[in-house]
Amino acid sequence: MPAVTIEIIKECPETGARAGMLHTPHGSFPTPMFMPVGTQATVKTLSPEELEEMGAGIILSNTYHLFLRPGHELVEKAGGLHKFMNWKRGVLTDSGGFQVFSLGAMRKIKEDGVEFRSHIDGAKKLLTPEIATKVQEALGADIIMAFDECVPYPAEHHYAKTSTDRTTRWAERCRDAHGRNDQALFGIVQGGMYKDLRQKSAEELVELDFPGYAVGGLSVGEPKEMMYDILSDTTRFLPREKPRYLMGVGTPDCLVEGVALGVDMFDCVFPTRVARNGTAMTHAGRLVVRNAQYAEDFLPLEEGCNCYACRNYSRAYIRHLFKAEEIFGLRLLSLHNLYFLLQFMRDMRTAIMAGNFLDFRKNFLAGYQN
RNA sequence: GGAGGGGUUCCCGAGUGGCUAAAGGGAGCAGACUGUAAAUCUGCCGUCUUCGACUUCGGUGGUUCGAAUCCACCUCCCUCCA
Repeated sequence: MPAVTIEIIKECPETGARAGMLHTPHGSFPTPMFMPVGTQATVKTLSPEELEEMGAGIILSNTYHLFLRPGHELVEKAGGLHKFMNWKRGVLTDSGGFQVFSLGAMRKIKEDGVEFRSHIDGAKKLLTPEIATKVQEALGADIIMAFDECVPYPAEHHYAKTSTDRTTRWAERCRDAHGRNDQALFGIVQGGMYKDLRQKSAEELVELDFPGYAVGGLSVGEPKEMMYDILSDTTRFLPREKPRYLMGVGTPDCLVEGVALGVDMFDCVFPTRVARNGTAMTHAGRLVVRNAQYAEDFLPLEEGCNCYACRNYSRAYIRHLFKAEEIFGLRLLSLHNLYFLLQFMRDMRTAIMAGNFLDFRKNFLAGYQN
């Protein structure tokens, strides 16, 4: 029995949406689930208590960042990530694969692994599938990710194929290096925007028999329709009884489509980043609360929202905090945006359970801008 | 009363004859943000509908082909001496 399993409770008859329970060594949580991102062992501006209270069942952290600082040995010495950061629910660590993509010129990809230039001090660092796996074992997350390369967009078929084949070989090396049986190692499907590569990647990873599968390399600048198209041509090759995780998504419209295409887990920096930059997420779309039009608007960020920020503070006040560069503003918007997404996932789950997900999706998209 | 210094576009502040609608900062306004090198980044920021035109550097007048920049007077502010 793997350390992490999913129990599918109800499936949407019209779409691929599914409602379930995901079980980890640090508790179970309902799916579909949105995972707040806490790259450096903290979800920026928020406390673990606040995250737990808003219903986050699992959060994401990052191998690359913690490897550089404070170092995985230290986290291990502290008793693992959960203890180190005082978070009692699930943790998933990304492998550093995304940094292969996002650090651009500061890295060199070879068959063995990736040489990085530390973004902190410029020091040369090496991450291989084996190192990434061992670091993640030391960090001690419930779910750890295979070390991959996130194929950029656009990419030539040849590049995408070479990269994806290597990612698959790396996945096998991660699997072989992984020894802890109280954590689950997920494989990551790549393939760029090429369906043949997506299918090949998925099938080869399924062959390697991971306890869960992620879809990576999406939401990297391609049009949304393309993302949905590729996603649907990826999830259909993944086993029904295992958890599916769409990496780096996202915005409410993408989440609803992701769920419709059978995804159980998502993560994204969007809600927290955008919050720190003055934007609230609502059912109607983005609300840039720092804009002048809200100077004298004493309504909550979104009427009917039950989050701490909306229960107690107005748009005018939060705008004031942003203009005055008071950190409480960052917190209130982060709180709201994560609450909003978590609640949004709960609403989707309720709809799936009730058998009216299709209507839910239609109604939501009708009222949502951009 | 005497001596000196100074008034620049919302604010601070460069600028001492043409390359200046005027550096730089701040404020203001808007946009971006999808496995976080992000409390970040980008753009706008005298007026008009654009190429472009027009108005602006305390006020008035003058010198000059040309003035925020030079001269005269006026006005206001600051410092020091009585």
